[in-house]
Amino acid sequence: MPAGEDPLMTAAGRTPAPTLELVAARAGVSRATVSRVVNGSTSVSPPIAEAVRRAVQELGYVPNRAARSLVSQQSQAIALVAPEDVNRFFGDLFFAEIVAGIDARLEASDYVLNLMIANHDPSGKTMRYLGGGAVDGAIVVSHHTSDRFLRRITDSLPVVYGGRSSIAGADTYVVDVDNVEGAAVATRRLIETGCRRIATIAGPLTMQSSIDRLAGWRQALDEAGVAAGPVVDGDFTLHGGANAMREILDWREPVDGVFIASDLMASGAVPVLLDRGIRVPEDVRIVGFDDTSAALRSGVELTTVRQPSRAMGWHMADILIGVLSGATDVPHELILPTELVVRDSA
Amino acid sequence: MPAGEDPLMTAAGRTPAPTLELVAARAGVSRATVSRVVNGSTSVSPPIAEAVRRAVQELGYVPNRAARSLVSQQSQAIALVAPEDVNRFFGDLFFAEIVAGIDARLEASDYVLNLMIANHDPSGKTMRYLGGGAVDGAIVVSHHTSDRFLRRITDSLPVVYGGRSSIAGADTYVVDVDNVEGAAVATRRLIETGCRRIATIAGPLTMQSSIDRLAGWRQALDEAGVAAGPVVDGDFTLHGGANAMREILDWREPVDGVFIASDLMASGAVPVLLDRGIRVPEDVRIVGFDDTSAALRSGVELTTVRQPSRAMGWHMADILIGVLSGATDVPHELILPTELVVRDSA
DNA sequence: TTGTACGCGTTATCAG
DNA sequence: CTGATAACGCGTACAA
Repeated sequence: MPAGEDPLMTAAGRTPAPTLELVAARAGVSRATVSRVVNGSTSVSPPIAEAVRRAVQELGYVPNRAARSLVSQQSQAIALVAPEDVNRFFGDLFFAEIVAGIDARLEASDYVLNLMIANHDPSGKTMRYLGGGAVDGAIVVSHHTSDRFLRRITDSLPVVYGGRSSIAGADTYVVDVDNVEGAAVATRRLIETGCRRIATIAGPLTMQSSIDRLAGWRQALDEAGVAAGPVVDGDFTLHGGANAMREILDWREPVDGVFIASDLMASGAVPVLLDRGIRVPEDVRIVGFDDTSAALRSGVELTTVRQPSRAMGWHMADILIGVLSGATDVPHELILPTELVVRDSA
Repeated sequence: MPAGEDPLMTAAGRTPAPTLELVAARAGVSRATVSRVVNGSTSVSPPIAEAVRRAVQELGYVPNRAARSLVSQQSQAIALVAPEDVNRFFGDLFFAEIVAGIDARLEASDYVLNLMIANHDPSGKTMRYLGGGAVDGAIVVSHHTSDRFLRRITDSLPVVYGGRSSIAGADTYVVDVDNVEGAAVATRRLIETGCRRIATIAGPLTMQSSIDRLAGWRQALDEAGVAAGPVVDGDFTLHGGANAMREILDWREPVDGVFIASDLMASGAVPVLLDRGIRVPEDVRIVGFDDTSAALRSGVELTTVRQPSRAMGWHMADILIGVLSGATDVPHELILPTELVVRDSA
């Protein structure tokens, strides 16, 4: 029989995947033995093991995931759930770093990552996927206070949140930075460099991180006895940042400093300034947040609060894997440090 | 018994997922009947169906995916495979559009999307995932000629490629644009607007789209009898584009036009020009490719070749779903039109 | 219309 | 060290 032709070809022209049974037959052993070899059990005589391995190789056998998962009650997959619009998610490099970090941790494990960019009210389909045993756990990032469905996934799976959440549970974990302090540090920088009319472009206030950064800004202002300038929601998007900056410039009184709660928004806001002939940092000082590469692309290199996004992703995955492997001493909250990165904008 | 407390709680504090059996018991019917109701079979008497639905509701029953997939031989999931570095993938908004398009098509289906950002030589883990029945089909984007592993996934799954591939098969499909023609149109625009020393910043020549765009550039030049300027690889990245532009500027003779094979590279290249006091389009004209929002963020609004990325994603998913549902009249190649979008850079 | 019984491909517990 | 055999949870002929 010529290679590539198989009498058992399906209508679709694809040969059915070989099963344990088939490998066993070819190697002249039982299914159990094949299973042992495949799973690296030591109690198999070398010659037999070798024969099995050859059969596996020849047939291109790959264990059926559904069958394995049915009996083991594990899928060896975890989901990254982002209740965001696709373009939102991809538009902010912060998420790329998070994913890269998760990926890095997963590489050394047997888990595979399923990225689920869900809308805020995911269809039953998504929920059934998450609740139907397709994944062993989930990492949730960028969640909003209005995301009710998270309650349900938290009830059925171990979940690690990126950013504090109002949703708690026995198997709920959080990796975050101190957003209040980070924002305060940013704002103090503005104050120390001489700013006295300080505005802020905030993220959507349906997100805890936005709320915290706003609080930090206010706190630093209060500490220094500096009056709070305008607060505008920039929606954590490029355009939102640009619009917010226009709004601030149209304020009744000019500002001389702006704390912008994400570099992406800042990279939308800075060009607005430059276009109007306003110099950064001479006329208006800017401090961003995140330290993604967007900080370097706005026309002025941004002074910003560095968030260890990649490490955050790594830890989220690490914690989840720990929990899934039954570790009991996993901390429920991990707060990573931020750091002020001084560049040209403030 | 108080709600929320269940004697069957696992050590992890999580109640085991209810099974068909359990629902059946509660509704006082057989498993088969519950299955019928869950799967929307019509042959169930209304009162019984109602009782079952209530039991499902009360127990929060969700079908076990592994079991269902084991018997049906389908996972209702498809994979989007991108053999790219995570930051590469997220850095280019082109992919965001593709994903958005796929997502849009999937929304109206029962399929769920698994995003797999694989390295070029994915671990056995990834291959086992793809080959182990975890997904019913795959969409592959951004593949390089060196990606040997694709051969294997093409052998075991229906695959739709985004961009022409050297890998063919009975169940292999392609959605693409005419890159040669698109690039030629771009280059003709440069020629028509008076450029005579025309360079190009290409993508990695391990990708078919890069090769095609380069060919189109050359073709347009030949047609017009214009000598070809320097060709520099910009690697389809922002920094690559910037470096490539520097290299071009250091060429022995100055250029007056550059066709840049992606907007992302162009948005890295344009600032290099502006920084050196070179005006766009007065001194050097630029035409990009893709028409992602990067075209609007480079300092000059880019004239570019629009690629219907979102529609491409949509069609890739549509074709795959068609194949999976047994359709036999699915075209193996779908070429979507490009369009020159004239803005300020040329 | 409803229930019974079998099989999907694995892993794991037993005997041998 | 190896081979039967019993689950795992579900869909579905087939029988009632």
